[in-house]
Amino acid sequence: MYRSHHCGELRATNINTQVTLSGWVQIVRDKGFMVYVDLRDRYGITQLYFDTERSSEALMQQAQKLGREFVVQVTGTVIERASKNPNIPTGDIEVLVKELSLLNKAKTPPFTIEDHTDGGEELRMQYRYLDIRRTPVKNNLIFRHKVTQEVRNYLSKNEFVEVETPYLIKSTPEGARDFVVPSRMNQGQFYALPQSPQTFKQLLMVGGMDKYFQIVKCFRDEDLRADRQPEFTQIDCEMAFVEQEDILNTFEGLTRHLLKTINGVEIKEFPRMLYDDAMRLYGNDKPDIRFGMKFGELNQVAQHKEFKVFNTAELVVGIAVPGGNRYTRKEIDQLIEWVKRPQVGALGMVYLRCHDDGRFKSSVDKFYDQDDLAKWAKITGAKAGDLVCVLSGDKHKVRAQLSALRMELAERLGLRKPNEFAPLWVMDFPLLEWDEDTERYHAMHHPFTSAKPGQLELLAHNPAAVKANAYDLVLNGNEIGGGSIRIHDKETQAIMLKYLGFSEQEAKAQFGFLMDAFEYGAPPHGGIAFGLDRLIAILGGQETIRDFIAFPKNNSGRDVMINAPSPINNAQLDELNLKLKA
RNA sequence: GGUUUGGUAGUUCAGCUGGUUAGAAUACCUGCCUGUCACGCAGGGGGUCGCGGGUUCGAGUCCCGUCCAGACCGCCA
Repeated sequence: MYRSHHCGELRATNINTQVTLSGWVQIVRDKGFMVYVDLRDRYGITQLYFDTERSSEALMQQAQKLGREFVVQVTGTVIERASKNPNIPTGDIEVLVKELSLLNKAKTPPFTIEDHTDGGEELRMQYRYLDIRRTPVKNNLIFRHKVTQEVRNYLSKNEFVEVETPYLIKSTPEGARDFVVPSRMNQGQFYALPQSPQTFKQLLMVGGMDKYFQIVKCFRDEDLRADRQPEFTQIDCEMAFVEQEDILNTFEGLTRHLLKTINGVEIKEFPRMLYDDAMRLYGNDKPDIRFGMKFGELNQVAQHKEFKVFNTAELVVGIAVPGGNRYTRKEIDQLIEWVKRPQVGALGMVYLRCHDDGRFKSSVDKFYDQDDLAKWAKITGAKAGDLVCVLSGDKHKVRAQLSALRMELAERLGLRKPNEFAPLWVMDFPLLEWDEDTERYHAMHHPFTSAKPGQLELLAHNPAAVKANAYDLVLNGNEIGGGSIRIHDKETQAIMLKYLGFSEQEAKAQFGFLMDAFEYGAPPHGGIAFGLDRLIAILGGQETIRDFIAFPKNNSGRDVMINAPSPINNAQLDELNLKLKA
C-alpha cells in the first residue's frame, strides 16, 4: 500500500495514528538537529519531521539527502506540531517518520514548482508535466472539470443527449482553413478535421435526436492569439422543433446555471441587443456592458463648421472617459499616439476636456464655441471632470478604432472587473458580409443560417441588408457562444449556396449529403456552440485560455513539449503516395 | 502576410551616451544552526551575452541579416 491518506487530509484529530503517505518532496528544511520535509501531492502538503532524538542516524541522513521533486513514501506517526502553521490546512500536525523509501529520484527542475514560479511561459510549456504539479495550473484543470461537469448536468437534465461525431470528415472551402489528413487506403484523397460538427448535428436533427450536445474538439488552421488555439473545445448544441426564443431561453439557463454553480453569482439582467445597436453604441459586436462609455455620434453637431476633417468624415463619434480630465497633456498625447498605432490605425484624435466649472477646452477650439462643445458633452454623456475622445472617418473603421480605445481605457481605469459578470445576447446579425479579397459575399455565421422571415427576397437587390436568425452570447466583452436557426429545406439551402458563389455542381459535391437529407423530412431546427476554453477562462476570472488547457500549443501552433509538428519519414510518405516539394 | 517588444548564469532579470575581470535575485553545491514553514547564517561553483556578418582602436551595447519567443493587426463561415 503506497498510502493510507493523502497529503491534504491529516488534522489534529488524527494525532497518534500511524499513517503512510506518498508524494513529491516540495522542499527540505535542514536545521541540523531537525529536518522538515514538505511532502506534496494533488491534495496538499503535509510536513514530515525528523530529529536526532527520535530518528536513527541513517534515517536522518536519508532525509537530508532528499532533493526537490524526489518521489517518496513514508510511514510514521501523526504528532502535534510544537509551532503550528495557520496558513495551511494540515498546519496543526506533522508526521514523525519511522520509515522512508525513495520511490524515484528527480533532477532539479528547470523552474521552481511553486505557486509563483520563476519559470517563463515557454519553459513551462516545454515541461508542462512539471507545470501541472503547481497549484494554480492544477486548480485550473480541476476547475475545467467542474465546469464541464455542470454543463453535462444542466444539459442532461434538459433531455439533451451527448452524441459523438466523426473527426475524419470532408474538407470544405467555406470558412477557416482545414487541417488535412491524407488517406492511405484512398490514395490522393484527404480527410479534414472538423472546424465544428455543424453538418453532423444538423443530420442528427434529421435523425430525430431532437436535443443534442457534445463537448468536442474542433480544429482550425489559422494564425493564433493568446486566446486562440489550433485545436479547441466547443460545447456544441442543436435542438429540433424550436424557435429562436426556445434556444435563447435554454442557453440563458445554461449560462445562469454555470455562473450560479461555479461562481455563486445570480444573474439579474440578461439583456438582448440588436447587432446594429451594438455596432452603433459600442462599435463592436461583442460589447462589454459592465461599464458605460457608450458611443455618441456627433455628425449633427460637429459637421458643417470650419473643421474640414470632420466635415469630410462619414462618421464623427466620441466617448466620455470618466474622470479623464485629470490626464495631463502628455498623457493625452500618449493616448493619441496609441490610437495612431498601426494596430488601431486612427489618423488622429480630437479631445474635449470637461472642467469642473462647466467650461470646456478642446483641441479644436478654433472651430467650435462653448455651446457646440456642450452639445458634444451632452451626446456622449460626459460630466464635469470627464474627457471626451472623438474619432472620425470611415464608419466601419472609426467604430473599430473607438471600440479599441474604449476597451483600452476601461482596462486602464479598472472597469473590467474579473469577478463581475454581464452576459448579453447580440441578435439579428447580417446574413452576409462582403469579402474584399474574393469580391463576393460570405456567410457571416455559416451557410446553413436562415434569413429573418420574409427577407430572403432582399437577397437579390440588397444582400448586405438581409438579417439572419443568428445570435451571439457575449460575456464581459467576449464572444462565448454563437448560433442560429438553420435552413431546413433543400430549396432555400440551394438558393443560399448560389448566393455564396457555389455552382450547382459545387453545392452538390460539397453539401449534397445535407440537402439530400433535407428531402427526407428535416424538422425545423437551430442551435448554438460555445467556446469552452474561453468560457472557462472567463468564469475563472483570467485572460489566457492556455492556463486552462492541459497541453496547449504555442503562438506558432507548436507543441514544444513533444515537438510537434515534425517531419515524417520517406516510408510514411510513400505509403501515403505523397511527395514533398523540393 | 504585416506592426511591435524581447532573447545576457539552471531560472527571472539589470547592464546608461560603445571603454578594465558582465552583475543582482533565486535555484544549485558545501558547512553551521533544536521548531522551520519564502527558514536563517557563512562560503562556493556557474555565462559562446540566440546565431551570422558589419562599423570601430574597442561591441552585451550601434548597423544589417537570420532564427526563436510574446503581444497585436490581417485571418479565424
